[in-house]
Amino acid sequence: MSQGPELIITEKDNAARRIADILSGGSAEAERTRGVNVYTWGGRRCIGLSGHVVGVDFPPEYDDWRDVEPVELIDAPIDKRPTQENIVSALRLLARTAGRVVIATDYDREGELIGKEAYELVREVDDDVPIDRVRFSSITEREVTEAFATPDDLDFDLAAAGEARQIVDLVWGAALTRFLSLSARQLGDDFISVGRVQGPTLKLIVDREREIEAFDSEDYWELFADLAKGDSDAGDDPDGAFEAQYFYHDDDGTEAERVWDEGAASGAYETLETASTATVDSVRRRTRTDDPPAPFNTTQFIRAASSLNYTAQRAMSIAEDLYTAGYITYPRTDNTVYPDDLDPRELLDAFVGTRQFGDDAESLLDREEIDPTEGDEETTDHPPIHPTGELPGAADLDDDEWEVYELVVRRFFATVADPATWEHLRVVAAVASEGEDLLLKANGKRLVEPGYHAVYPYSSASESFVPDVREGEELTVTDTSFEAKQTQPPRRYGQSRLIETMESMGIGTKATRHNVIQKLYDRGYIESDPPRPTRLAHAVVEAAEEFAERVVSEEMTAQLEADMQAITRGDATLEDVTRESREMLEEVFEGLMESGEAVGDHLRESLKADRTVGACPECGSDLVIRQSRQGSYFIGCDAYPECTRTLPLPSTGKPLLLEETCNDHGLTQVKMLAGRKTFVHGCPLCQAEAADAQEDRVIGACPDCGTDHGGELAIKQLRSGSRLVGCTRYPDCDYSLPLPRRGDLEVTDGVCEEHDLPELRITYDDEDRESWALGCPICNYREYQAEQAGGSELESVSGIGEKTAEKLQNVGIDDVPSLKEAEPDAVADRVDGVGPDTVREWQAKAD
DNA sequence: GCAAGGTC
Repeated sequence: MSQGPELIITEKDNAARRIADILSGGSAEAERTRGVNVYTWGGRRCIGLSGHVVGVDFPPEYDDWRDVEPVELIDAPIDKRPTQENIVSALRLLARTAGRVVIATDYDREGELIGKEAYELVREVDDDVPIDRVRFSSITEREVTEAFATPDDLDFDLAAAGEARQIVDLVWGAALTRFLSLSARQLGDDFISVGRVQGPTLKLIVDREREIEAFDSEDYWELFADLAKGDSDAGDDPDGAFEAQYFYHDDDGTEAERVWDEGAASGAYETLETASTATVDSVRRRTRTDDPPAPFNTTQFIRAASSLNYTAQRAMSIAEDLYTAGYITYPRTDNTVYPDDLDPRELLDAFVGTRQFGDDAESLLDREEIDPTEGDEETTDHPPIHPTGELPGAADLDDDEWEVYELVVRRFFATVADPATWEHLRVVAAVASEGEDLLLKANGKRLVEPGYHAVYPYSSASESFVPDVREGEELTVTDTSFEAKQTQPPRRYGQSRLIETMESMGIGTKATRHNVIQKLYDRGYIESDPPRPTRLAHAVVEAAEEFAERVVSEEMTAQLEADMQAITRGDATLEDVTRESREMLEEVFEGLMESGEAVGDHLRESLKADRTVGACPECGSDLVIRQSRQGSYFIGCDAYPECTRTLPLPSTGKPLLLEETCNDHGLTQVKMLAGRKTFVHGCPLCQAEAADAQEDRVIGACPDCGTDHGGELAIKQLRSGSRLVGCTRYPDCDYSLPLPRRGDLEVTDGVCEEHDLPELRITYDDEDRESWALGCPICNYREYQAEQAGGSELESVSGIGEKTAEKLQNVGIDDVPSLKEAEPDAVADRVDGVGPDTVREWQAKAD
């Protein structure tokens, strides 16, 4: 019987720290073993893994894609290998001296598997140390103490269910991915992948695009009238004016607003236009309650953050940081029911007295009863996302982090707030006509009790005004309008809508869905935001639909889920499930191998179509986007070397082909993706022709070589679309200054005394945009560089992000010295959302 | 270098 210390293993470091803290009563100390935190106290040690620390893969002899037929992967052996060497070796080291081991990974299927992986690593070094499993729904004193008092055994069936998933996913994913990549001869970084989750996700996007492409729009008309109360001059009482819409009852008696026949529409409009009054036909008032939202799970959090313009990736990355810093709970959760041990009053109390949340917290605490909302999903691994009650100082977070933190806090507030009450008012008025009366309707709504809207400003609480009227009342028609419209195709999925749909289809998990979307971007399957599928994506989905329908269908996940449950219950084994799945894949390959060539051709054609800009003006072949050996992009003729026609592209960014084409040349418009510097380059041939037509405008002597070689500075328009002031002796002299890409450049009479160059001015064709003085190009460039440095200087103070730096600059604080000299109260008065304490914190940090 | 699932 071993006497060594007890070793507790958790899924992540954060959980290890908190559990050690609870079990040790705060006395645990962190030590480092092989670079991994180990929390130690009394006779116990606690180590956190990093999720899976071992992974499944084929043996190395299967690594070369060309040497192995993809079909051989179906029955290839599968190994488990450490993927996190340092954690694995720390675990082995600690296990050698342990007298007892307790697995305390997350309470879900994947957690059970991670626990079993730890179990096997321990068993490698000690085959008889007792190993227990503890399960708890949240890391709180009560739950954790109770779980450790009543230890259980690992559930090997549950873990096997997870292993079956690993094997099925690897075999299908790897075999099909290699097959498609080989058939299209795409073996580098641009391989062509498919899998159980990315497949159906991609099909979702492609199917929507097919609907859009097949959509035929229809014409229809809508009629509106402005109505006003009162017998007096209606125009004197704008408060009483409201808009009403014409409607009718169609054949089956349902209400309709769209008029599909132009003749009928203009007939009705003639009557409406000539009418001076309408009589109130009916008034209906209803009171509706608007319940506060459920607590945040990952998907709903991403959705709310996306309405604040965060991408799914960005929102999760910020949430991760807030979690690691201790301000919010674990951000990857399906749970929408707060655990019993969350005391809303206690959590609200934590916000009392704070500048941003104090008043709202107090007003929520003021009520007799606090009853949090609940969603439909209740799980055992993590609570819904909520603030921990540990508050960040204003300087601890940058602007984006603060905005997301506030969202999480206010969502918690909303879930414990009261419902809102709306009053809906529907008015129907009739305009007399020779035939049947014309009907007009207006729907008003008024927020009577703001309820949760008072603390949660993210969901719409906009009102629409319709005045109090009574039946039979005469209203004045003050204006009418007749609008020709067209039915619109369905909209593309946005990222958060895609994630919601994946969730409802049961594909992916809370921790992976946003990564799957990123993967589709990385593979060249989707572009832009909202994502639009490439031709390659269409081809991959088409190939899968024909030969491997399962891998683009949600059915595969549903079946796997059922199989995993059978394994968990003990009704099936891992071997049963994986054997059956392999057999199915064998069948898929029978069809696929016969048509491999055709599939490959189609994929290659689509890849080319994604890069094709249009017809070569020289020879009529395709102009395609290519990459030079240095990595820069250009457009070249596909008939190269017979045709050597090329067109340059801007040096910044990655080209994206837009849907619009150039009216003059029929070439596709190009957009350059470069993060915040993204811009539309337009038609590459127009750009090149414009540059050829524009002569260089000499403005003075070159400061580098003017004296020695007589070089001159000229304004140049490059064929790649950029504009600069550069030396006429280029390439012998490469002196150059950047100029803005947009606007017309005017050389003024003003002269810079320092550099003896004319001052420049930028004007725009667009009348709404004001022209501005760029000045001497050398001075301008110098200022630009100083500005870059200045901006980043304020941002070097922790807690000041780009937006805050901008606000501070607006009140004259443009560098660190001026920030330090500033009077905190004065700054707080003038800068929105900043308090004097915050300014003092910045000043302290700036020292 | 393939998947999907953990975590960072």
